[in-house]
Amino acid sequence: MSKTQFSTKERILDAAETLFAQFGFGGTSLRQVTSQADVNIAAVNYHFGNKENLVNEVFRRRMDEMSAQRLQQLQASTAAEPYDLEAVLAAFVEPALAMAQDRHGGGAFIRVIARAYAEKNDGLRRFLSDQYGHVLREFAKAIAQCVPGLSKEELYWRIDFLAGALTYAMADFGMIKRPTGVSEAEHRQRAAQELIRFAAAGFKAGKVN
Amino acid sequence: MSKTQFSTKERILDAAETLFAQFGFGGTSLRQVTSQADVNIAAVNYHFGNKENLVNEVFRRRMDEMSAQRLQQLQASTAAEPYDLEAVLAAFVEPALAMAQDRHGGGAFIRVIARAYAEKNDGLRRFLSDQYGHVLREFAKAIAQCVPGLSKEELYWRIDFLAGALTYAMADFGMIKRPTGVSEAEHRQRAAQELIRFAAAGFKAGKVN
DNA sequence: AGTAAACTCAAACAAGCGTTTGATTCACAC
DNA sequence: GTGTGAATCAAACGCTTGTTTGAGTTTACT
Repeated sequence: MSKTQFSTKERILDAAETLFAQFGFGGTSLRQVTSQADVNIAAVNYHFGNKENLVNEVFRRRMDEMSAQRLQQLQASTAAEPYDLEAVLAAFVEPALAMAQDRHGGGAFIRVIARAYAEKNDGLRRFLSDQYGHVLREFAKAIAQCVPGLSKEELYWRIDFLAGALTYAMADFGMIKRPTGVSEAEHRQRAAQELIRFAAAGFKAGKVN
Repeated sequence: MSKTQFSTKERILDAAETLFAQFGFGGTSLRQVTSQADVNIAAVNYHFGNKENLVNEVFRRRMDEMSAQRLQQLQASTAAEPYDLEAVLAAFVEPALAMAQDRHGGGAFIRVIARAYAEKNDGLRRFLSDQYGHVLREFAKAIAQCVPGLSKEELYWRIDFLAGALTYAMADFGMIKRPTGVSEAEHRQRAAQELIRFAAAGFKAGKVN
């Protein structure tokens, strides 16, 4: 059975990811996690030390990959065609999209991110900022090159708007309901396209007086 | 003291709103609430029945007011100057901003909304959709008039992006840290201005091919 | 085979949770 | 004053939480 295919550690991470996405970090008990993972409850503290550490590891496992993909796609796009804002935005949005689609795991992860923002888990926010802040800074630089004349504050505000809209859309929080007959993959693909267009226009908007 | 100025019920609602914003619904215990409200713990069940009911009441109290303000500002702006997209967006954004600023209460509430979306509290989401969905539909109509030629799907996606960015920005989730020397009011005011500009440009973006 | 380390397990720990109880205080009509 | 219902209170209810324990099992290496 699956119990033999994956290690205890992996099974805990998978179960935790799914449950965190569904019920949040505080709302998910370790007993739920270990029960779904078919694992003894003490295994969590053996493998991860404590719950907070488990949360961080759930993040690290996917976030490292997503950040790497974002940076790689960013480099590729700026190398091929510099000053192409939509390509830069695509490098930010599409890896999140791909992760959201990935049936072999990360499907739930994008919703876990949304939760991380909502739960004012300061430890987690510091962890994210420390570990992945440089990715955002890289994108800020790239966007600044595409849209010169934008003040630093404006730039950062707009990146926040982009991140907010992305999280919201990918986590399926909004009023839009996927129409029947449209697969979830197509739905999200459409969201990414629309968001890139929307945000590109937003970034190019003239300065506030 | 304040204990004599406001009723037990009001003190509970105020404390709950603040704490829910800070720690989430599940993350806030009734003992935290009653302690901050300087009230006996049994008062919650006496006045609200149970915790879930308290959550709903926290919402209803502010949301009714914010929705009314949005619709009123929308009507006023379309009457004065039809087809002005930025005015329509302002009618959507500014009441949320005003609520976020209101030191006499709602300051925390906007963060509570963000949490409601993140916590997959289905009961709460249904409540929000049932009670306040018509507000969004009203805005969808108004925006559609300002930006003709936008398909219904595009329109709805972009409204989702706007809502996501607004929630995110107002809840202070992003990378932007308020600079020292800038008051929270100025900070949020700036956010609203920036968002309206950003979103207005986004809504006007050409169709995706 | 034997040993040491890595791992799993049932059981228990103190602490905190939402909720309830039953007595007590308060405000106000008669 | 006296009685009545609303409001408040300290205390306890049963339950779940994250974490720990110590004994047991499995695994890997000489």
